[in-house]
Amino acid sequence: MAAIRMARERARTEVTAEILRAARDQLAEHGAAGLSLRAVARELGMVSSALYRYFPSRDELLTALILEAYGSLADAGAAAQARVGRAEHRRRWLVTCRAVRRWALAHPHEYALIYGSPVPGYLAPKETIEPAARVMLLFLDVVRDAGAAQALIAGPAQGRPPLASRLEAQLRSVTDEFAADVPELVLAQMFYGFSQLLGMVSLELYGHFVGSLDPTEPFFDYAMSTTVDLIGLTAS
Amino acid sequence: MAAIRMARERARTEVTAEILRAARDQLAEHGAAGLSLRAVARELGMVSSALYRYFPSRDELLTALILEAYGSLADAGAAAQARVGRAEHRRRWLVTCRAVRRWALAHPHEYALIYGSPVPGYLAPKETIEPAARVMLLFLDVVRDAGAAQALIAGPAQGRPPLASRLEAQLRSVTDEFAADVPELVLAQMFYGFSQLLGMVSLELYGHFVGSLDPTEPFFDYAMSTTVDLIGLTAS
DNA sequence: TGTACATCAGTGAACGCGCGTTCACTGATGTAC
DNA sequence: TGTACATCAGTGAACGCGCGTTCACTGATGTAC
Repeated sequence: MAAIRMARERARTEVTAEILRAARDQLAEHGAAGLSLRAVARELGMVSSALYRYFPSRDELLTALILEAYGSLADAGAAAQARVGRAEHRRRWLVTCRAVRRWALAHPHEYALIYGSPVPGYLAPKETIEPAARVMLLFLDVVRDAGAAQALIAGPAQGRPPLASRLEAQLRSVTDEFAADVPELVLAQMFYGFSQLLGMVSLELYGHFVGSLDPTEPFFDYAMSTTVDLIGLTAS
Repeated sequence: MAAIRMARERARTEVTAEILRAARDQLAEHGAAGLSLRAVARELGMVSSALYRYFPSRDELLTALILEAYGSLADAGAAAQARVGRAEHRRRWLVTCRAVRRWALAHPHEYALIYGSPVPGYLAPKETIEPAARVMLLFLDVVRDAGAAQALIAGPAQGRPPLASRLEAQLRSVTDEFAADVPELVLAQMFYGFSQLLGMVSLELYGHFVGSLDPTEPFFDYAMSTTVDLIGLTAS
């Protein structure tokens, strides 16, 4: 009985996976706003109402795609990091940035789904917070390891005035939860670099560098090394 | 005759302006994807087909809104700059950044229209390039003035390896066109800071700082002063 | 100044389209005795 | 092992909706003589 019941469940998870795959294809081709249950059903040779056996609404399907996108990006970043020695902090940060950029260029609509303007009429549920954090943790990991290994030389930002107390409190509550041993200043720099990365990737992706910093690799490399120097990441 | 003809023309430009105003309202409320000719016509008490006397298609209306948005942002930045002495380079950069952020928070959908993910099915025509450049020129102006006044101290980035030759060539072709006297390195830093700014604003606007850097002002201030130090902008 | 004509803004109906979601149904798969 | 019943995936028609765009039209405004 258990084995047979399993068969039905297996069918269910398989169809669910196929729906997600088709939805991902639709998303990749037409973007989030163009993603429709009917189109997904069509691609699968099903009738649109059949999808409601698997997803209670279009929004739930969108949520699933968002979770997938964060996961896919985080996986890409983690895979890139895995190819670099854990002690090579500087290179580790750089390959993570490059992986994010490469992923974004390869999956522009998925990138737009998670870091672009929100889909109209859709409100991201709380479940998306944790997978979103996974991406940021990639970068946090690097600076935490570097900090633990005393591989954060006093970067140029070190000589600057102390952090505003309000900012320091916010940062401390982040470190308390995720990275107890990272100094607040380093965390602030990490957020700074992360913002810079996403800004650069968005501008490139949406065509704002066409005609000036185009192709964008040289500027991207320059910007990343600037960030890495700012944070003060060194090799060992 | 001329005066009477003017009357008709004046009516035309007035209605055109009203359509744009209504479209802007729609955009502000429902976002670009939710902007529909019919809704605009409805708000004006017109019949939807009447709009075709003024805009040949929805895309043309969208283009007009995009041009307006760039203009509105550039105006906000310019107004902010006007309140600061031309020699106060550092403050001038900072108020420009703050103006961009404030404008974005006040006009999220217009910001999304120009710096967010592209509207599906819409391809920005060439006319949008020049007004987009106006925004970037706000920042270029600051560093150009600062450079001309020898107010760019050797920032921390100065000790770094020289720019890649490909990047330098790209930057030179930008300076050739817009700011002959800005060193390439400074221009690169300007692009870096601009990307950082937009990344930060996008992340804040789309909720990625909720629960960590929230409220975002303290981090914003920190990030901006970091950038300003990086570029090496000083007061005089 | 008055009349015939041209221009043009706005109307209203219609086109064909695609969408999300509901609902009563069929028929196969699984379950209990 | 066989039979009566329950579950559940998938169907197909229908709902009400809003969209962009076209088109023949009316009637007011402007123009030429």
